[in-house]
Amino acid sequence: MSNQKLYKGSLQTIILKLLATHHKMYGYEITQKVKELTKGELQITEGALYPALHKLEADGLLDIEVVKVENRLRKYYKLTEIGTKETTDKLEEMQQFLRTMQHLVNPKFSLE
Amino acid sequence: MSNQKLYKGSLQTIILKLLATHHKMYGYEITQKVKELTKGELQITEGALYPALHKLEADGLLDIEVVKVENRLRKYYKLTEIGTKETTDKLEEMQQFLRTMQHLVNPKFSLE
DNA sequence: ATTTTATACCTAAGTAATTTAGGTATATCT
DNA sequence: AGATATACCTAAATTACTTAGGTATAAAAT
Repeated sequence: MSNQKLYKGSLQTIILKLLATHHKMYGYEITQKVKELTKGELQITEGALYPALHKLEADGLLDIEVVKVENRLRKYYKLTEIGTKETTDKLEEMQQFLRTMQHLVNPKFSLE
Repeated sequence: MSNQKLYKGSLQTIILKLLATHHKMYGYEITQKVKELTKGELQITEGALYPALHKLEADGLLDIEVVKVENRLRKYYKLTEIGTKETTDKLEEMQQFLRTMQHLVNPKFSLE
């Protein structure tokens, strides 16, 4: 993962997209799901994830639900109404970013 | 440009790609070329660009050539041999990153 | 004629998303 | 008994950037 720094700035969007697709997830589950979906290419660190989740909750994009499972706590997060709208916006921004970057670095494209 | 922060981490790669395609460019030219190629979507700030160029030069990826044009200085940068190799690597990393992100956020893809 | 815009370089303080490096605790596997 | 997996957390350090300046020449606009 030498390109880990390219993911800087995309963590929020990734979390929101996952919650848009899965309805509710807890932190550890998110780290595992991302690792699985990216075949290990992207490993979200917990030091990044938990503060990000807390910020999204503080900003009113996520709701929390604490559940005790097998004597361990799980904090389930799900999108609020505002969070759902924000997710749409952030995904559109991400798509725009990906298009632009693809255009800039595509080796088939000469850039004159 | 509300998605400006997504570009964090990609500036070096953009510079290297431009220099791979244009042989030699000066700083101001790079800012204008990026603005033009992205139709204003990405505006590289000079506060980011010049330190980045200096770092790439210090790391041996770029060579410099100072030219006086119309009574103004221009510092032309071009890839060194090492820089050319690094560009190949960084472009491959970028492509991998773009594939992974596309896979993660593509609305056609359900992520189960 | 003077102010603004464009060209061309630069630096330094502040910001923010991360990494790194810890910490706590339970359950399971070796 | 010790390591690994599950599950949460925080705080200091890092780092790439933004913001906000600075210098100087040339051209365009008022």
